[in-house]
Amino acid sequence: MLKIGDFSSLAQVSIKTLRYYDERGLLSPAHIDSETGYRYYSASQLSQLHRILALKDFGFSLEQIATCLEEKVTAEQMRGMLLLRQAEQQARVEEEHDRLGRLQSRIRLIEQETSMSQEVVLKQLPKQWVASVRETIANYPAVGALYPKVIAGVGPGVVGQAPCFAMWHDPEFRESNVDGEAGIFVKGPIAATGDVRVYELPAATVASAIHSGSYRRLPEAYDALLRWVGTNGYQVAGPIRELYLQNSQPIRQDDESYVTEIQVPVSKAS
Amino acid sequence: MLKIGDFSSLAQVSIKTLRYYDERGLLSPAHIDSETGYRYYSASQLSQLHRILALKDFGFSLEQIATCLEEKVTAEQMRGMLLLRQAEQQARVEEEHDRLGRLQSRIRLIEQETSMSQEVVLKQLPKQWVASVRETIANYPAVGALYPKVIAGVGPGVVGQAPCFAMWHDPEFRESNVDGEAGIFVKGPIAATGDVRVYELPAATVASAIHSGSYRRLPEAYDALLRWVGTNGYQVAGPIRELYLQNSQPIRQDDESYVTEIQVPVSKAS
DNA sequence: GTTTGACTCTCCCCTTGCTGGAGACCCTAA
DNA sequence: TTAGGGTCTCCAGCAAGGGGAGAGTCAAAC
Repeated sequence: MLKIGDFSSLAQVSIKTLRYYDERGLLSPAHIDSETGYRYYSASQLSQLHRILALKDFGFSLEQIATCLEEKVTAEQMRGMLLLRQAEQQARVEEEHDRLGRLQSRIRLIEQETSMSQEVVLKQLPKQWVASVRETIANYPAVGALYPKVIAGVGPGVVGQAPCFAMWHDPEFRESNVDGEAGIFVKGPIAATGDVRVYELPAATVASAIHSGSYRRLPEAYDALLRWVGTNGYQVAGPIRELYLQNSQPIRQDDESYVTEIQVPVSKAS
Repeated sequence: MLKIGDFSSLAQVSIKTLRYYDERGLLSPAHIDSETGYRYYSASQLSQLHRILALKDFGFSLEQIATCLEEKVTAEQMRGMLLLRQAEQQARVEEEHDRLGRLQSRIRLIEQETSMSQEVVLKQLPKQWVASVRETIANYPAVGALYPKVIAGVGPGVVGQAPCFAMWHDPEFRESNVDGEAGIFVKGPIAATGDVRVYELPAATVASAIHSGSYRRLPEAYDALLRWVGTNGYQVAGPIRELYLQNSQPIRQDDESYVTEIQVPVSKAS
């Protein structure tokens, strides 16, 4: 019989950890002195501890290990758990690998002195009801003229505080004849008149960047954002959206207090 | 000015998280109503939040992010932090990849129905003082005859409870003329007579397996352990050790109550 | 003007896998 | 017999928030 300190140094596992495993029911000492509470382990318990350490190394939680150790688990069930864990671990390796890729591409950016101040972030957007008008317009800034139509179509009561947005349906940049959609977010399916469509925008994964300041510098933000999408293994998967988070009436092109979010729906490039 | 709920849904960051970032000093609201305690954010703070999210995605802790966000951090310092993080992340990717490899090799084992019941575990052993005798002996079991010499050399007082061990210095299996070392662990540099050497065994990384039962089945454990070392990208890096964790005098070859630990010093195969 | 329902506030506990410390026993060797 | 280490239980804490209670606020509807 080994005292906890001996067992600990044999196994290279801390005393605290052994007590914790005892408490969690993973490895109870072979004997506990009922007078003093001292824990006594037998040498043969080292193999049980080894099994615990091996499963821990595979990435199982202690709770999962506890179920693995129960007598009634068959080899077939064990195989199932290992296969499941393998799938999770594969996903994890990929995730950490991608994280490294993003980090490296960011480092390359900083080395090129391309001091883009805005960071790109992936977001999961939930589905959301919108009311919008879609038209072919003269150029991008002309989208501003569509908002009065939207407001007229839904009535003045529903505007709310939610930001308004634009979506660009052309697959690439256009000097003129832009296929644009202007809309506002609404709480649910409401009635609308005129050219206003009310529908549910599906959930999407977007790469997002915040642009602060004049619209004249928006192209730089687009450039950085689309470059990010490409270098990190994504592809554009839908019309690009702009959210006008802060602006004032009337719209001016060079107001430095404006805040605009650009969202590019993306999917993993195969 | 946006209330926390609006800011939260704009950024797709939970209210709890925003409050936590406020508490940690990462992102304080642009205004806090001193009457009600309500937090009010400005749209332009979204870009600050984006920076935080991007750094978090790179794997920085919130504390590191807080230092990154301080005004006085230069681009050069930022580059240094990113490079450091990159190195850590590379190590992490490798670690998770290796973990996946161990998991997969374990799954292959189970599919082959090679029901080796003992698990293999990597341990970091600290350096340790030993007293031992090294001789060429007739065969492996004959190592038992060396222990009386060791005990005679150090005197009966120092034996203690620590297990005794053997080391095999031959690079491969031998039928006869085995270069074996038998010893005990001691607490420090003690005096010894005869052929007994007292020295400090250096720290080492070992792959370890626990064998329960008769010594006759030790070869199976060796087989599994050495196979593990090979398939997981390690190489043997020193004499193999056996620790006799539980046995009785006189030594018998087929006592099923014996517990033996086999330790193979390893290093990463390049 | 009031009410109602949605928001927001602070405070506390919970998560995982332990680590560290305090105060009190316990064991063994000199 | 005593000193020193070893061991016990209990409490606190880490990271990065999540869940919920109980109280206070806000805004739109009546």
